[in-house]
Amino acid sequence: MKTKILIVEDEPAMVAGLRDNFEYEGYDVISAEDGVSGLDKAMSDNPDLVVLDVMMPRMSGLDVCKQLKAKRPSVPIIMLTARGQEIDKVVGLELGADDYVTKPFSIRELMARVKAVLRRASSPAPVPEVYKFSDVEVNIRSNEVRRNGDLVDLSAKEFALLAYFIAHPVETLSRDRLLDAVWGYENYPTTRTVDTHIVHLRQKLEPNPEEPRFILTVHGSGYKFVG
Amino acid sequence: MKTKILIVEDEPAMVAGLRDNFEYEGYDVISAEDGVSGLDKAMSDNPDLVVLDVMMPRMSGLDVCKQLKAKRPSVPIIMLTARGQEIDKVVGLELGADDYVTKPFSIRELMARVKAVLRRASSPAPVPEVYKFSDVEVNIRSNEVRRNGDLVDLSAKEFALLAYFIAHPVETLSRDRLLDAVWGYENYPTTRTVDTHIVHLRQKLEPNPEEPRFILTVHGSGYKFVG
DNA sequence: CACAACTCTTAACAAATTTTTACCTAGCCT
DNA sequence: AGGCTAGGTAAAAATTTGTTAAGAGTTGTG
Repeated sequence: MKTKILIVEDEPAMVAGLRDNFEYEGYDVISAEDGVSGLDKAMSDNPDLVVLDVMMPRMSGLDVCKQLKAKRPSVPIIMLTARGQEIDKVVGLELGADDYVTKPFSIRELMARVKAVLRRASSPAPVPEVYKFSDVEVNIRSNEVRRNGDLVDLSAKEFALLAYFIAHPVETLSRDRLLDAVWGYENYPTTRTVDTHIVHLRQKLEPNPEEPRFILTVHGSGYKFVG
Repeated sequence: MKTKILIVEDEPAMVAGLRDNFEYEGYDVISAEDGVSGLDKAMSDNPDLVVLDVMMPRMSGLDVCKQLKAKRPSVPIIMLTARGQEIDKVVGLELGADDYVTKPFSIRELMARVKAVLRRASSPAPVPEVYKFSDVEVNIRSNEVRRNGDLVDLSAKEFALLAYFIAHPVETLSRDRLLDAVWGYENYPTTRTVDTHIVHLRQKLEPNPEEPRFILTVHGSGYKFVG
């Protein structure tokens, strides 16, 4: 699932530049040209993060920020401000913006801040730190998997796949859904790729890979994890 | 017993804002308007945590932090700094602050950090003054690293990187996260820059740099320190 | 002010590892 | 039995990391 960024900015050239860069980094981008429609889109299109210019027609970015935070407190906001603008007071506490960048800024800096804010926003791990089944122990934080205490070497994709299974136990997960969740939309390999990774996981984690007890096949539908 | 927060900050509006938010979250709040009285109250009123502005009349927050840590090492401190202020990105290492937030900040971020620090403080996992692994001895305060007693010459970035690893053992740290923490946002180099520094650290600290035992790579994810 | 020493960053190429595809076999379902 | 679907393996393709070196920028010194 791609991360969706809303850019609220009245200068078309700036929007275009930002759009290019964000899309290049693999984000979905939507945009609005003034405060009012920006607020609308923020409410209706559920962006994962909003980049908000302070100076805009119709409604100032500051007001947009305030109103948006009141209605959708969990959506992170990064403000674009001109140098010397009264950032200090307004941006921080009262408005609830998560970060800001002063114009002119480097794309890299903005990108870094976006990534950091997103990381912070999503950091509280929904799954318990350490998950156990059978003789296997999965530590999400350290990317470690142990079997009888011995480290098992999983690749990044294998680990991500396993983590997704753990987060969605019992449910039957289609290959397409796994591709969406673990691989993302950008590079969409064959559904058979999923199978290969399943095989690897079984070989590394199942007591008897030929007769899986944890990662089960649901013929014609997909796979299912039972921990 | 409510958790007691001491806010040391000279700007009344900021104090008021913080007070509201902390009280709303169920904390007891006391405050001081300058460094000297802040230090006094920290000593006399036994707060569970101190939020400390760097820029203040009479005594800088940095000095307050240093003195307070010398006298009450166990009281957690979170610093409020302005952007660009010369704060060692690695969480006020020299001063012993537990975390810091750059102004302007979102109240959510500060609150998250307060909670995190309190959680850490209650569970015994302090980073000791001198950290040892293998034949290596790292002195956080004096920025010194010794190997078998011999001084190892680390550059500033190398040391900061190492310190961050030590502060986050076992956890897998992505290159982006390391860049945020050690480099900061303003000048954001390539992720490959991280790799180069890792190489240097390994060459200087690992018994056998080709087969790292302490700074491990997690292919596809980042690096991980196991001390 | 020039020079040397040093640090940080980037680039380039090689090496290692992972990911994907391809293909063949075995199993499931009607 | 026949047509799909999944398991298993290997090899190709792609990505990621290690390593080295060179250039830019800094600092310290004569």
